[in-house]
Amino acid sequence: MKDATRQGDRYEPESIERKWQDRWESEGLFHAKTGSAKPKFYPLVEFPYPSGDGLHTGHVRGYTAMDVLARKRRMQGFEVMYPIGWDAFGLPTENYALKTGIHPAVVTKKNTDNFRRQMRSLGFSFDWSREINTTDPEYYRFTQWIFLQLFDKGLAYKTTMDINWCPSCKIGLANEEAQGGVCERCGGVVEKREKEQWMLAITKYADRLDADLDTVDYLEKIKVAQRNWIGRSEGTIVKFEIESQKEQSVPAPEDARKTQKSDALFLDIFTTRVDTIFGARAVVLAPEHPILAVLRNSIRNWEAVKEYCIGVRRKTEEERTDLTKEKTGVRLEGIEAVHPCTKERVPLFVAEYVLAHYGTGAVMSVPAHDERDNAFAKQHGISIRQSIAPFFSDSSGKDAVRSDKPTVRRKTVFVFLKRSNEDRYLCLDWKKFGWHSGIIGGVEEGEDPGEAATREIIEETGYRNPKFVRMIGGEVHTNFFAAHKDVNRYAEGVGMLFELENEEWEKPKEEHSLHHDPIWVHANDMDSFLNLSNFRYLWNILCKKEECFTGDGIVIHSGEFSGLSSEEAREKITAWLQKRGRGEKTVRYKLRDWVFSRQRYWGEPIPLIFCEACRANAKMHDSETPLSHAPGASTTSPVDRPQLEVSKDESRERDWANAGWIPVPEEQLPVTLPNVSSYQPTDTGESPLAEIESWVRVPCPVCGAPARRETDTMPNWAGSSWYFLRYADPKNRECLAGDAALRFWTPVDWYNGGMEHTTLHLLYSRFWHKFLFDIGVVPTSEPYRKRTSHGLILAEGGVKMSKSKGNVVSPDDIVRRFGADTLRVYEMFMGPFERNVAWSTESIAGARRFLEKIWKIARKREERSDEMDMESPKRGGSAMNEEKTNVKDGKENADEQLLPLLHKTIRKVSEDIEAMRFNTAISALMILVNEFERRETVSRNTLEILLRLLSPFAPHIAEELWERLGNPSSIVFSEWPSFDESLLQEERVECAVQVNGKLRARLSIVPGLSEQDAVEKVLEHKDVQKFLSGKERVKTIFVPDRLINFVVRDRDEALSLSRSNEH
RNA sequence: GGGGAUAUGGCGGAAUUGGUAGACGCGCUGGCUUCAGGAGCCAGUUCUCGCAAGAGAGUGAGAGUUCGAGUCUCUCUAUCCCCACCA
Repeated sequence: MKDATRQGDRYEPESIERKWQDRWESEGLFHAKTGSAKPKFYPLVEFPYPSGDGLHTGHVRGYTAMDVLARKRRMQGFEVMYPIGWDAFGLPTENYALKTGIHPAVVTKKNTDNFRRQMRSLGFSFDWSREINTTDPEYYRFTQWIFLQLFDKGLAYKTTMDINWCPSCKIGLANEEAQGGVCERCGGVVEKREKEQWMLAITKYADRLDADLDTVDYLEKIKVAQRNWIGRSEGTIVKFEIESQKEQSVPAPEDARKTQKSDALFLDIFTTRVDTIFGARAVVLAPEHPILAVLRNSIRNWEAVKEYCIGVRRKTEEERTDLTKEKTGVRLEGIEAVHPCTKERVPLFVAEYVLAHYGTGAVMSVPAHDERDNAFAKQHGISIRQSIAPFFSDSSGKDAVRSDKPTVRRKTVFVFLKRSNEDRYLCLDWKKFGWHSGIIGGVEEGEDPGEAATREIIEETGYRNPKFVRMIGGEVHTNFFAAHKDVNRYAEGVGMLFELENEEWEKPKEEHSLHHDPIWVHANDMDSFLNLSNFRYLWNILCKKEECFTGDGIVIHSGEFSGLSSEEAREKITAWLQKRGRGEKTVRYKLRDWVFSRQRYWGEPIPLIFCEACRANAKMHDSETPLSHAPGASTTSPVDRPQLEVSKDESRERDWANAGWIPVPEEQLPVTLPNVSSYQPTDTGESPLAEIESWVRVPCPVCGAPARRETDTMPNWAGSSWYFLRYADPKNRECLAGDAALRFWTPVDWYNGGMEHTTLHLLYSRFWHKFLFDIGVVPTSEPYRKRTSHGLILAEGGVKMSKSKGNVVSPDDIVRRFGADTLRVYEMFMGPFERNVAWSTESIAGARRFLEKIWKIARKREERSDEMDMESPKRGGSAMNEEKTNVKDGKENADEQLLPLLHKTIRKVSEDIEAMRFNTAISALMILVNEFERRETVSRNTLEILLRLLSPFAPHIAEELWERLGNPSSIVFSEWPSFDESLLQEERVECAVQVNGKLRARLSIVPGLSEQDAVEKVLEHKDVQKFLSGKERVKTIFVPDRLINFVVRDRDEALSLSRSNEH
């Protein structure tokens, strides 16, 4: 012990860590071999943006986690490629260049050097021979190449559009980057600005991006986020005929949409709830809807409508989406819409709450079943008609509908009876059935619901003078098995509120009060008292005064469709409409096309040239682009790849829009960034590249006429959409990666990154990958087999780390003070991997102490090694052989009592790493180490097992001690320990003893003890006896090796119970 | 408003999926060692009552199911994240 503190024997991470980092690198231990005979494992972390701030603790968390997996897989015999690179294009570097005039490439070099140094100091097992950089022309030539493929297939197109324009960044933003009308980069308010932009048609892939989520292993919440972003919804397009109020129908101008009736004008609306169509009381258009212009002559109040629309368009996005304000709108006078089912005339409105860009920009307004429509209807005097009844049916339990019994339909009233002077309601406690309800009654022949309710109240409860107050919501349906009548009851009910005029009361006849007791329940207790879902629903309506049921239910008041479920009705009504040419099933997505242009310098130039002459001849060469073969395509056969669906109309339209845009010939790629003197964006909003005439002016590759380069560059997302492919073959100059390398390494087996990238980056890279699959460049249709995400590391106190708050923790500092292994262990131990955790420098000490303990245990053993070596029977064998010694042999010299714990630890650590429960894996190692510490000695074999389990987390110290034990080869390729099921069993286990579920004693028993023996043993126990005396044992619950529970009751109680049972 | 989480000691967090709540770590308390210091060693540490043995309470709140609930069901509340008039 004293020796352990001797100079030179102390745990000094600094020197150990540097030693092993150098050795791993000089031996090239982590270089992955393409085509290896071993099974491959490709773990991936998001490559960082090399900012000037250096690596932060969040990077360390993700990189360590995947490093743990990579290292474990190597020990398990996999060929592992754990690559890293730099996503180095981006605004911060450009802004820095703007300020200082230093070329972004120079800044990038400086930053990546720093990042690389930091990563090395943490001992990540990256394959540095595969390092990539998105700003390297040898890399981005292929980014450009992929863009040209997209262009060639009609998936890149230029369009004039309102873009989100950030006046301070002077940059166009994708919708995704301008959420909430605020610039994602600088936080400034985003303006609308018309601009020509390159777009990528990601929406063409929306269906596959959604559907293929079923084929990958992503965390459920990531799938949900992706699905929400894509926003698929199945719905129906319904055609409403527009009619002038005077004439039969509005004569349609030539360009208006037409269907069967050649002279009628139809308006398409989109709905996901066609089952509510009989409740449609109006049709509402977005202010931008093009049909308004068509109808202007028929609209009597056109001036007012026009004014409204202009007013709306002037508003900012924020003002329009402010939910709290009232729902404005204007009625279109002089015209009406014809309900396609009922042929009723319903009013038309224009209102800003209808969004132009979603669905068809027009909706049917169903005030009874949609909250926005409901609010709108109330403000504009639209009537409300219920067409869906909430439906309640028990599917399990004793009230569940029974298919072997007949069903009786009945009109029913559900009544709440309020006391006049008190906030209490009369409820029924149905003793035998366990129901807690209000008053239920059937409506007899010839009765109206009010009469029925009054009669029921008097008969069932005895109160003589109930007074009707109001109805509660609309019709409510309930289906249940009524045991007391032995039939299924289908109740078509209405909710009603009554109040007592006075307390006059007469005892009801026994036949009426037999099944239930009346109770006055206070309003505050109603929620917990009522246990029938239909009454709970009605009570909620009564309290919150909701009028609008937006869920699925049973269709009512809907002609031939009445009685169907919402789901059935959606199908049947759509079919009905379709048959009559008045509607069709359709799928809509929220996802919109990707704005791909940036007016900046520090990005990949878009490799296109605009030729005026060629534009003039556009039709001559629209199908002959210079790209005839795909350099990345090689031998991959295009079998099974879905054809891109670009309709003829669309492609012609797009060709025209793209006319004159000539791709840079492939052999001229990459189009490199020229040197500029100023990185300032131009005032016209064009990229700084536009100022360099010598770069911009080029001859047209097709006709040789003077032409100009595209000066827009690509967004950040471009280079990161395919980088994982490049790792497979990073030096390839012919194509983005060779076919053999891609076939060996892809798809990525496990991709971990931040939650913030689970929508945009993940979606964009899946899109590109699917496209590359379609054109035969990559062998799989999904890039990542598995995706996980880690939580953020917050600053101490749980707030975000930020430079401005001065609470940023630098990994460099921590490594210097505690060592890389300590930082790695701490970050893995600090909390559940997927959750946000607050940093705590104070707590790091625990991780360091843990490693110190291991160090001391190993040093102590080393001092005694002579003795130990004597014990060892085979000294002659080489260390290599000894390393292979399996665990059972270790039993000879290992402390036998340690084996169950040792093997439990092996199992737990192995399983926890796979499930990313790194915190509990480390806790298991701590428990094992604490146990080692308590012992005089630990055998070499046992210690080696610990070191191997530890090595993924703390590779340097594990490697050092491993070497000191005499192992000549690295622990990196030692075998991952396996556990022996038979050794898991402890000699004695503790069994809990409970009396009526309360813990009364703990008993050490032999595992596998029978119930009888256990009970016998327990009954001898004094602590237990005193809780059993004077009681009768009713029941004994026995869970082998875990617990024994005596259920007892007082003798007296038992007596009285048995007496009462006699009656 | 919609979707997704989360809620356990002074703190970070465990809990074999319905079976001994608080593992492991931090912090704290007492002691030891040391010239000294501590990131060393030993012991203790959910709360209340009690000198103690012990007893009672206890996983955001309230109800329920169960022999038994942190875990299952219902109703709330709070916090966080994402989306947001998506028909």
